[in-house]
This record gives sequence, structure tokens and C-alpha cells, in this order.
Amino acid sequence: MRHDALRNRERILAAADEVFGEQGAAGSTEEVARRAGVGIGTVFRHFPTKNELVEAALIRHFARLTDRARGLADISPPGEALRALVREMIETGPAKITLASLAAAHGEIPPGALGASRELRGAVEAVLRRAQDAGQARREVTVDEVYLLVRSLAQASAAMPVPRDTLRRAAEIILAGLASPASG
Amino acid sequence: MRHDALRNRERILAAADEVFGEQGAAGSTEEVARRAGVGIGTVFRHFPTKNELVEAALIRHFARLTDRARGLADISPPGEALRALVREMIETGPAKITLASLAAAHGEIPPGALGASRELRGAVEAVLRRAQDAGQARREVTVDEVYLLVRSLAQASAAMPVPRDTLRRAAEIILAGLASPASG
Amino acid sequence: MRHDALRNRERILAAADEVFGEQGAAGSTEEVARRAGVGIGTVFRHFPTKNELVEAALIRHFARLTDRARGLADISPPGEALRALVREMIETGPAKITLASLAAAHGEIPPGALGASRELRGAVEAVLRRAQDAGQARREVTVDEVYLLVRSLAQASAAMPVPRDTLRRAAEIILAGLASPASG
Amino acid sequence: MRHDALRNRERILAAADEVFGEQGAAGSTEEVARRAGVGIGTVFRHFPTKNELVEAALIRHFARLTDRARGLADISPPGEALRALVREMIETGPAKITLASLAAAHGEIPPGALGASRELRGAVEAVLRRAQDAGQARREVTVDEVYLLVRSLAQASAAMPVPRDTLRRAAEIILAGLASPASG
DNA sequence: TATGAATGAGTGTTCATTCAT
DNA sequence: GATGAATGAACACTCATTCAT
Repeated sequence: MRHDALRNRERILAAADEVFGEQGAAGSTEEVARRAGVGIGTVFRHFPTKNELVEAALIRHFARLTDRARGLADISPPGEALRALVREMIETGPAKITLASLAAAHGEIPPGALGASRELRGAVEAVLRRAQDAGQARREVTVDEVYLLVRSLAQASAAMPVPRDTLRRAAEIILAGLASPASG
Repeated sequence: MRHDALRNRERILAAADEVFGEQGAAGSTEEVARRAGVGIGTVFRHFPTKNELVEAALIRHFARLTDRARGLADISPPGEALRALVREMIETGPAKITLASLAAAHGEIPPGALGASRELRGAVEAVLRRAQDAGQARREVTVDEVYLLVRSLAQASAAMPVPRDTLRRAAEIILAGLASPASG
Repeated sequence: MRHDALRNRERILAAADEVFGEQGAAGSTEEVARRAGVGIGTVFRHFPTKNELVEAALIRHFARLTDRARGLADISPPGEALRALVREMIETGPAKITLASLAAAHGEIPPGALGASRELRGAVEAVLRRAQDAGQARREVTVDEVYLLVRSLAQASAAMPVPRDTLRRAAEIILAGLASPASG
Repeated sequence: MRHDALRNRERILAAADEVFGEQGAAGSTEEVARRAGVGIGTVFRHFPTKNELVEAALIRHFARLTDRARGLADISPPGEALRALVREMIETGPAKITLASLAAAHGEIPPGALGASRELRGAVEAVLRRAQDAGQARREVTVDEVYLLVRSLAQASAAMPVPRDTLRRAAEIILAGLASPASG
């Protein structure tokens, strides 16, 4: 039965991704159970509180992105890696489930998710450094603002339908801004 | 009583701005009533549903920003106006109350707010055009992505505390990106 | 509307007395609402948590008994007062709602109820003292055990139907025990 | 496997005694399983409903006390036996698990437990009779009230911590009351 | 046979909305 | 008009009970 339990856990997380992605943290646990095709009790057996469920879904999300970022770190030239990472983070909507909605709802980011978020940040930083060392990004730029820009766009486009094209152009503006000096 | 009624309406909207700004659409109508210093019944007399209340608060928000954008249109040089507008929209957190939270919560953007949003878009567009005409912004850029970038940052920084400095650097990246051609 | 609200509050407390009396703290808040003839929301408006509801019902109970004890304090002869008080406390089932069930359920006696309980104890003590001074009760006896005996009987007879006669005989044994020295 | 099954049955009953003793009938079946070191399924295999589990624990409890009462019946002098029995029943908290909590919860005393309770009553009666025959207890006294008093104290002291000393003094009052005529 | 994962009815609590005052 | 008490649907969470392994 361990096998079925794992299958259920994964189904629940997938459903949570969907539900919280569509409705933010306001999505109901029952809806998650329904979409996962399990009873409400099963959801709570796997994740004793709603917060833990949201947190788990978030962590899964960040972990996937972190993997991707690390994978990209090997690509050369470095500028290309940064470019690919920024685009991907924005376009795969890293936060259908958003830290924002969580923070807004409870004032606190759950520690587990924070850790996963920090790891992601670290991976992004590595990619940015390489680009800077290769002269493809200005030295004054820090991960903080890159991360903020990317996360913001991802969140926004998750919360509201944004034409793919507009999103791509926005990404271009950010990339251009990373490379060239501010005009003012 | 018309006078008192108007006074109440304004107080309620101000309270709604505060409450939904802090807690998103999850903020409760009763909290709004409390901060406005009126009874819950009064809130519902002015705005028959919670949605209408949120919508009204949004419209007020957009209207103010639109005014500001139009005011800036007269500043010269045009590049300076764009610069100021972008910064202001980001930093005054134009959407402590966010379209996003609304959209997330109900799947639909209320028509009234949409109209106000479009007007704001128009005002931003005018400023952008002037900057382009003056050679201070690339011609391929459209309002859509500028608006998206700015709104995203504003929303994100409203939902989660972001150091003022990080926010400013992010704004600089956007401005630099508007002015210079994409590197890739 | 203040008037109706008070009426409701009283109805709710009376219903709580009934429900918790019959089923202990396991009785449901919805059942209380049903018997009070109000909506569940109304119960929670008056008593924000179930604990507060139970506590309020308890306090009301203790307060009534305290009043009665004080009233009896004036009766002479003093032995008669003690006799009447003991009988009454046992027979009116001072704790259809029992501190016991609360304590059992949550490990803690709510502070408000504790205060009311202490006041009752004080009133009983006064009656006992007068009986001792009049030579109608042994001097070694303290309120603690009188109160314990009386409370125990009241609780037990509330939790399970006890023939009136058996209860009265039990009261007699206690009274006899208060007056005469232990045989061993 | 008969041996293991019996071993499990006993472990479960012991755990039930602990859990229901601490938390009343509100104690959860899963907690019982945990303390017994078996799976929840095993508990339900032995006792198909929670009620049957509680009942079985109660019966075991009563049976032990009955044995004790019968053992005491041989002690002389008879007054000493009554004295010892009363003290023991009160102090060993014969009903950490109480009929009361059951009755309170379901309105009905389970038939099996009733039988065991009656047997205990019979054993107590025998001890009381011998004391009466020896002139150590008043003739009007019946088992009913002795049993009620003793059970009440036991329950009360199980439900709430009572200083050992207070409990002993209360027992003395009862014993004195059994021996001497009521004052009123 | 023992296990523990799954189930879903039930409970406490919140909140948008209505309505008597 | 304004008030705030009343309402009940909706949600997070618990637990006795069932059943696949």
C-alpha cells in the first residue's frame, strides 16, 4: 500500500498545483481532493494542515526550477544561459502558486518554502555571475532585482492571462536592461 | 443627508483601499466597515456586494494613477516623464489592491475596473509615445509590456515586503531595457 | 435590537445548560443553536468559541448557587442552613454542566469559571463556619472535603439518573458524617 | 496465533484504560492503538466499535474491584473491611473510566458493563451487611447510597486532580456518616 | 491475521448578505 | 439612512470505521 499512498501523494500535489494556481491560496482543500480523486481525509492524512499542503506544492515548484537553473549553468555561452533561464522562469509561470498569495494571506512565508526559494535564488545567482564574468551583464546588477523582476512577471502572468507575445517582449526588455547601462 | 452619504462612501473606499491593500481580496467586509467607522449595513447599502466594493476601490485607484500620468505628460524632456511615471507606478504600489487578486478570486475582471484600467493604459501610452518620438525609447516597445512590467512589480512589492533599494534597481533595469536594444 | 439580543443570549445559555447537561462538553454547538431556536452564527456571535459558551454556562450556574448559599447564610439555626445548602447543592445538580467534563476535555479549567467556583466555595465556607461555631459540625472538617463531596454527588447524579431517594439518603450520610466524629 | 491474539487483546485493553482514564470517552481509538503498539485495524478486529472497546475496559475495571471486595469480605473485624473497601474504591479511582462519561456520551449504559457493575454492587453489599450485623454501620443504610457516594468521589477525583489529603478526609466523613445516626 | 491508508460524516468557526429596529 | 444582530453556506479539520494489501 505504500505504493498507492505515494501515487496519491503525487496526485494530490498535482491537484494542489492546479487549484492554488487558478485560485491562489483561497482555493479550497476540498476542491483539491475532488480533482485528485481522493477523499478529503486522504488529503489531510498526507498534509495535516492546508498550509503544509500549499507549502509542499510550493517546494515542489521551486525544486523543479532549481534543477532547471542548475542544468542551464553548463550551457555556453553564459549570456545564453541567463537568457534561457530568465525566459523559462517567466514563461513556465514558476508561481502559479505564488509566495505572494501566501505571504498576503498569512503574513509569513513558511520556512520550508523559504529554504527552497533561497536555493533557487542561489542557482539563479550562479547563472548571473557567469554572465557578468563574460561581460554579458552589468556588474552592478544583483540577483535580488533579477529575481524580483522574474518572480513578479511570473506571478502576474499566472494570476491573469497574458498574451504569450506580450510576455516575451517583457522578458526582452528585462534582458536588454541587464546588458546595457541605465540611460539616466 | 446627501452630504453625509458621500462622506461615508469616501470613508468606506479609503478603508477598502487599506484593508484589501494589506490582505488582498481575502480582507473582510467587516474589517472595512470597522476601519471606516461605519456599520456593516452601511457598507452594503453603498456597495451591494463585496465585489462591487472591490471594484469601486480599484477604479478609484486607477483613476488617480491616470490623473498622475496625464499630469506627467506635460513634463519635458519626454524621457524624464517616462522615467518618473515608471518609478511612480512601481513605487506607489498602484495596486495594493490588485486586479490579480480579483481575477484570481473570481476568474473575471469586473467591467467597470476594466474600463478604468484601459484609461490608465491609454495615459501611459501617451507618455511612452512621446518618449519614443524623442528617441528616448525603442520603437518596437509597446505599452502592453511596459504596463505589464510595471503592474507586476507593483503587485509583487505590495504582496510582499521588498527593500526600497531592490525595487529601485529593478525599475532601473526596466528603464535601461526600454532605452537600449535587446542584446540577443 | 439590544433587547432581542439579550433575549437570544439568555435562550442560548439555557439551551447550552440543557445540551451540555445531557451530553457533557461533547454536546455540539449546533445542537445548542437548534434548541435555542437561533442560527449557528448567532451562537458564535454571542460566544466566539465553544469554550467561551461552556464557560459562560458554567459561570451562570455557579453564580446562581452562590446566591443561594448567601441567601441561606441568614437562616437560623446554623445547622439548618448547612443542611439545606448541602441538600440543595446536591439535588439541584449544580453541575449538569460539570467542571469535570471540561477539565477532562481540555485539561484546564477556564479562568472565568474558576473564579465563579471559588466564590461559591467561599459562600459554602461561610455557612460551614457558622455551623461549626454553633457546634453542629466538627471543627476538623474543612470546606475542601465538603465541597468535594457535594460536587461529586451533584456531578454523578447529573451524569446518570439517580433515584431521588438514593440521593437524599446519600446526603443524609454526608450530613451525619459532618456532625459526628469518625468511628475509626 | 491464539496466543498472540490474546496478548494483543490485553495490551489494547490496558491502553484503553490509560487513554479513556486520562481523557474520558473523548479519547481517540487511534491513540489507544498507538499506546498498545498495534495498528488501528487490530483494535477494530478485536472490538468492532469504539463502544464495545470502552465497555470491555469498563468490565475489566469492575471485575478487578469485585475481586478486591470479595477478598476483603474475609477480613475481621467487619467494620475494618468496610473501611478498607470504601477507602480503596475511592482512592484507586475505580473509574478513571467512568460509567458516567459513557452514559453522558450515549445515554445508555451498555448491558455488559451493567452486569459487571451489578456484581460489584453485590460484593459491596456483602461487606456492608457484615458491618451492619456487627453494629458498625446503621441498619437504614443501603448499598445504593454507599455505592453512589463512593463512585461519585472516585469519578470526581479521576476527572480532576484532588489532593490526596482532601480525598482521605472526604472518605472519613462518609465512614463517620455510615456509623452514626443523622443529626436531623 | 495484522496493518495502516482511505473514507466521509460531523464539528467548530468565518463571513457575505439580509433585515428588524 | 444607518445600524448591528441574525443567518447559513462554506471551509478546515477530526475520527470512527472499512478495506486493500
